[in-house]
Parts: sequence; C-alpha cells; structure tokens
Amino acid sequence: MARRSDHTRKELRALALQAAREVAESEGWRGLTARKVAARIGYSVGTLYNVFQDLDDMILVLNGQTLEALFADLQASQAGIGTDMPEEALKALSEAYMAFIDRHPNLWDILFEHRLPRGRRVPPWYNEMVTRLLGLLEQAIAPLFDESEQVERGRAARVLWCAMHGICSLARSGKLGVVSDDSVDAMATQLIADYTAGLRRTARGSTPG
Amino acid sequence: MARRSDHTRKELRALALQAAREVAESEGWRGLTARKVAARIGYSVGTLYNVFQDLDDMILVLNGQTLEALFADLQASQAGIGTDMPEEALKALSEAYMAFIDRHPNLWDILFEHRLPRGRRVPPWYNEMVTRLLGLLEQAIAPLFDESEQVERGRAARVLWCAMHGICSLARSGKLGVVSDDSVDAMATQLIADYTAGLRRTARGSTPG
DNA sequence: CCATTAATTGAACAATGTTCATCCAATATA
DNA sequence: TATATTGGATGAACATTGTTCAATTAATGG
Repeated sequence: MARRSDHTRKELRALALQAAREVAESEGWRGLTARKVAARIGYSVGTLYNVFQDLDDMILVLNGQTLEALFADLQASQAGIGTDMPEEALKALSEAYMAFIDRHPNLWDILFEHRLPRGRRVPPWYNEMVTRLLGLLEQAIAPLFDESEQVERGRAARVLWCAMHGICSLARSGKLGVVSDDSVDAMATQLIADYTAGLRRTARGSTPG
Repeated sequence: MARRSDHTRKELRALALQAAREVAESEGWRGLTARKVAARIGYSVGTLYNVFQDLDDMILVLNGQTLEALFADLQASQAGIGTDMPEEALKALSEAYMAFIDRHPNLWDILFEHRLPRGRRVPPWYNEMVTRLLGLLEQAIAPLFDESEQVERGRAARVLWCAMHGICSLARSGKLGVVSDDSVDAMATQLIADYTAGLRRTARGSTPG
C-alpha cells in the first residue's frame, strides 16, 4: 500500500504520540518500542521514521507533552493561593507534582530517564518548557527575595526543582534505602519547611524572620 | 574448549567487572553490552551468564563497586574537619561528590540511570551501602540536632542527598535549561547554605542561630 | 587409561532500531 | 479520459541486542 492519506503528517504524528503514550503508560520505558507504536496505529515501522527522525526524537516530543501536562497541573495548584505565602504555594506545588507522578509514573520515568545519545542536545522548545516550569517556582518564592536578587531567586527555584526531582527519582528507583511512600511526603515537607526557613533567615527579601 | 580453569569463578567475576567498568567508562551506558565485556576478557558471552545471573545483575554489582568508591572519596573528604562545623563538612562532601562525577561521569550515570526490571528489588547489600553513605551526611549535620531528633536528622540527611543528586542529575542530562558547570557549583553551595540555615532556624539542636 | 564432571562455548532465537528499494494511490498534465 | 509524475507507505533486510542450552572437552578421580 502507499499514499493512503487517511491522515495528514500532523495527524500521523499525533496518532503516533498518543499510541506511544499508551504503550509507555502501560508497559513502561522498556516496553516502548517502535514496532509496538506502529502496530497500534495501524501503520508500518517505516512510517514512524517518516514522521519522526528517530525513536529518540519521538520520545523527546512525548516528553514535551508530558512536561506540558505537568505544567498545567502545577499551575492549577497555585490557583487561589496568596502571592506572599511561599510555604503554602510550595506545598501545593509539591503535592501536585507528586500527584502527577502517582497518576503517570511511567511517563514521569521516561521524562527523566530518557537521555539523548552523546552529543545530541535537547531542542530549544524543551528548555523553554523547563523555564516555564521554573517560573512557577520563582513566583512561589518571590516574596522571599527583593528585586535586586533575581539571580538568587532563580537559583533557589532551580535548587528546589532539583531537590524535588531527586527525592522522587531516588525514591521511585528504590535507591534510597528503605523508603515508604509517606516518607517521601515527609521529605518533601521537610525540604520546603527547612529551605524556606533558610531563605528567610538569610535576611533576604521583604519578609525577614 | 571447555574447563580452561585459567581463572576461578571469583577471578572471572572480578575480570568481567573490571572489563565492564572500562567499557562503561569509555563508552557510557549505551555501549555497555554483554558481548563487549566478554570479548574484552577473552571469554564467550555464555561464560558471563555462567558467572552473573543477568546483565542487570552484573551492572548492579558494578554499581556496588562504584558506590564503594564514592563512599571512600566522601569519607576521605571529611578528614580533618571538626565535628561541629556542618557547613564545612557538607561543602567538603559536595565538592568530593562533584569531583567524583567529574572523574567518572559515565559510571555515575550508570549508577543512577540503571533501573531493574519491574518487580526486581535491589539486594540488601546495596541498601546497606546507601545507608553507609547517608551516615556520612548524618554525621556532618549531627550538630544541628539533639538526640531526641534522630528521625529528623536522618530525614534531613536524605533530603540533602536527594537534592545533591537532583542537581547533578538534571544538570548532566541537560534538562535544567541552560546550565553551565559553575552554576552547578553555585546551586550546591546555595543548597547547603540555605538548608543548614533553615535547620538552624528551626530551633533544633544545640547550636541555635 | 577410562569415566565422570562441569566449565566453556557459540550457534540459535527472539526482539531491537534503522534503512531503503519498491510499490502504488493521489495528483497533475495532456 | 488516459497517462505521467510525485511522494507516502511499506516491509523485507541488516546489524546488534540479551539470553539460552546442547554440545564439547579439559580437568579430576578411580
């Protein structure tokens, strides 16, 4: 068969991504193969390579969508929280984050476990998504800094982002010694409490302790 | 050929692990294959499977050795640091940690990127190694807690461990937006400063701020 | 010197990512 | 309407992967 044109290029990409997401969600990172995705959308393997440069490329785009969904959840978590309550805001963010992982464990795994081959860099749109996510954190902790401390504020946001990632990542991989689920909660809570306390103490911003 | 007995079982394991480490260090996680390891020690693939249950098993043991080496470095970094200087101790630990990654980037990647297949848990000796590593952190921050706060101390150690992991992991994978090497240093520094400040502020331990 | 044992082998299998000559439906042209 | 052109879709083919296991044969014990 050739030139079925049941779908446009864009539709094909969307179909493939949808299928990839389903496979990924149900079988995890090790089960996400080109042939499975192709079979699920009723096309051949070759067609996938017609529409994506690579499997790496496809996973990258899939991860972009995951980031998008994560962003939506995190953003929603901030609704109705006052702009000068960093701890509350961060708590809401971390809860939304962990809830997302709970709902999409395999997608989250792939988001961070997937590494591009040597020398290949993530595309600009990917970094822009990350920047948007970090923006939520920056907003949350904004009251702890004043305007002359943009750099520190950005760095603190990144530190918090990394810390949350580290907690969830190590917990999920089982490489943290014995860690029950609620101890992950506890760690996140303690991180937020102690880190914001530290930020306040460092005598920054307009809300000194 | 059969029953060469050039090497005992243990020697074979050691040889294979050495070879695996070399392949891993030079070619990274994607280049670490059973056949390459086998070829490098002058045995066939089958022999590897005679000596390890799996490739996963072999990598797990390799990771154990990496953890051991990391522990040695981290422990050495604490020599000559007073027992009540948490910030100094943590700084030394984080510098040793990052230096280790600098020296063995691929081994560190494999240490944390490798995930066992569904349902398989890391063996007890692995968790014990992690516990020993966390012990170093607990020791470093001990002055910030009193004896009634063992749980909090352990949790804080874990939070710091996870945070450092998150920083290095996301930085290395290029998934942190644009991050230069020295900004990783800066993030680690800020993490330590702010987090310990927070611990002090929370009015714990015998060294209140 | 033979029988037993078990370490080592490597061909074989299923599954992977990736390529590309081939084929043919859709479109353009006459 | 009939024919030519285009480029989308194919799937066999290739190299490589982890893993298995019957066969082979060196070492050991009698």
